[in-house]
Amino acid sequence: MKTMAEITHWADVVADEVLIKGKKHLVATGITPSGHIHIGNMREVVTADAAYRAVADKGGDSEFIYIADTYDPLRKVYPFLDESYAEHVGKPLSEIPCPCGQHKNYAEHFLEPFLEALEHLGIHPKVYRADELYKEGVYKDAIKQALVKKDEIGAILQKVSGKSPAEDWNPFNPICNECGKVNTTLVTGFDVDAETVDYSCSCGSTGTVPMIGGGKLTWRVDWPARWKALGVTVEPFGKDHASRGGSYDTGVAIAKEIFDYEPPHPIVYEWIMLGKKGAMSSSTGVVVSISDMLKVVPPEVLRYLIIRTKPEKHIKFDPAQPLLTLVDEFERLHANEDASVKDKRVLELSQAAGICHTDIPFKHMTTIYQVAGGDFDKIMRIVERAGYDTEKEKCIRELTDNVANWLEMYAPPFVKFSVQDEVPVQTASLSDMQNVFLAALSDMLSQKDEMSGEDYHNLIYSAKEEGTELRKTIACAMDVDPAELEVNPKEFFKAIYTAVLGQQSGPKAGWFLSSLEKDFLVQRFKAASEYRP
RNA sequence: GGGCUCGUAGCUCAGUCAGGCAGAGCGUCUGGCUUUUAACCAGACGGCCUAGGGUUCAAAUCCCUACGAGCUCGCCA
Repeated sequence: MKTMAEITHWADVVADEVLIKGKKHLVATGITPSGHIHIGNMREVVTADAAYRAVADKGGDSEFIYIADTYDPLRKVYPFLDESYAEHVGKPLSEIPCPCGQHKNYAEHFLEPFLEALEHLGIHPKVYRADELYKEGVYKDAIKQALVKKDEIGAILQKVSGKSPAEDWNPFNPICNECGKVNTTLVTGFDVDAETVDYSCSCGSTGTVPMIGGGKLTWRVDWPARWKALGVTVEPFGKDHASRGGSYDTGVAIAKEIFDYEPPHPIVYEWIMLGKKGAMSSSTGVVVSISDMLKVVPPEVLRYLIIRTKPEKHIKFDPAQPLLTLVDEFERLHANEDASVKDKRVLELSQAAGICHTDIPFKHMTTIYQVAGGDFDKIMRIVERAGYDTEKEKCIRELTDNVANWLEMYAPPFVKFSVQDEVPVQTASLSDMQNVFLAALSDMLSQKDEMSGEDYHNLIYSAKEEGTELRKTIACAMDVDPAELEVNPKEFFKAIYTAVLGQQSGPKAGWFLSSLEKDFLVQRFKAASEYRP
């Protein structure tokens, strides 16, 4: 049996396989920005990024590109669109107005937040837009070949996919000069020398368009044409393209037989499944966008989730408690010098240039955030007092945002609390001993300098030890011989939580108290000990 | 119906390509940390590797069949 140390990470397996064929590699991914970019696409880019880096790490000449299919037509008026978009159905996404008016066009509206998310994830591919590629003539030769070899391509589609193309099928879809739609036209002729295509459109018009920027290849032909035009050698894609007779199969045949190009190495990946809880119930049809996911998960943890799992396996993602477990696991691994070779590799691939990393654990931040009531200046002060690195304020802010969103959207009740502005009414139920303890604690704190979490911890427990100041004070107030005093620290903790939070339990006490202002504690404990409803 | 992928501890999953003692993390339980919070440490519990057959000295691993889960198959990401 092999030990863990001998197991190779999947990205390195891909790199090994691919490097046998040659040293120079172009890893490509793509997606149509027709709506909010979905979670599955993130797996695609992270998978591609891992492959790209693995090839580079093994000495290959590696490049990474991302193609936005901005020239695809709008399929329908999606639920999130205004009715007025009905007139744009069928037009290329790059030629449709932006839904919010802030972007250059429809495609950019959805592309921009996605590219921003890529930055957060430390993924930096060279970005292409399909409409620009077509308009620049990158596809020109492929378009000519496809038009000339139309029947051959049709035969391949028939043979590989088992479906025969329609009578009037054509690999090229002209954009109608009149109505601007790309999926309503039929090719009626073409001129290779003039580089033009004639068409008729269902809107009633006929016309001629240039091969450059006048239309696009149909998807099954577009894909292999792109491989050749850009030199793609590695490409991850979802299961939807991987089935027999699917677009990868036809793409392979078309690449070889029509474009004389060796198809890219495929990396087929599975979808990310959502946990069953909360607002993310898939039965309600709620789709999780990448930006939604990045709202709650630190980017490196998200990478970790994807990279540690082989592409062909489902990923189950649950943003409630399991997210905390995932983050913990990542942070633990991060701190573990003795992690296995494979784990170290996973970790290495989970980190990336440009990714923000702070040494503040997610769990701690959930407490800090709540202690500070969400005030960022206060958070920074607490972070500094706790001895964390405060240099990377931007990273801390990102983590703060993640935690804030997580607390609001997914956190289980037991991690939530809030420091009460007034003495909580629950304080009325405290025992005499608890009140005495709080009063004594208040006095002692008022005489001390700033204390560390451990100092607080020790101080509270000192009530149990013979001869300590706290014990004497309590015994005196209770009118008992200090030697006879029986104390249960647990009751003291309850008193503290009740006085500050109005509940019986809370975060690790010593550390928690050190996060709060000492003067506030002095006053609060004093007031709580004297509180009468 | 055709195809692809998956099925291993209560949970999440390694291990399957290349057959060689059944693994990790989390959770649970027990104990410890002169002091139980949700921190830390140690230990324990926990498995017919979905089922059945085959190949083999040897199968979670390879082959066949069944069952279960997911995805995909109207030229459309």
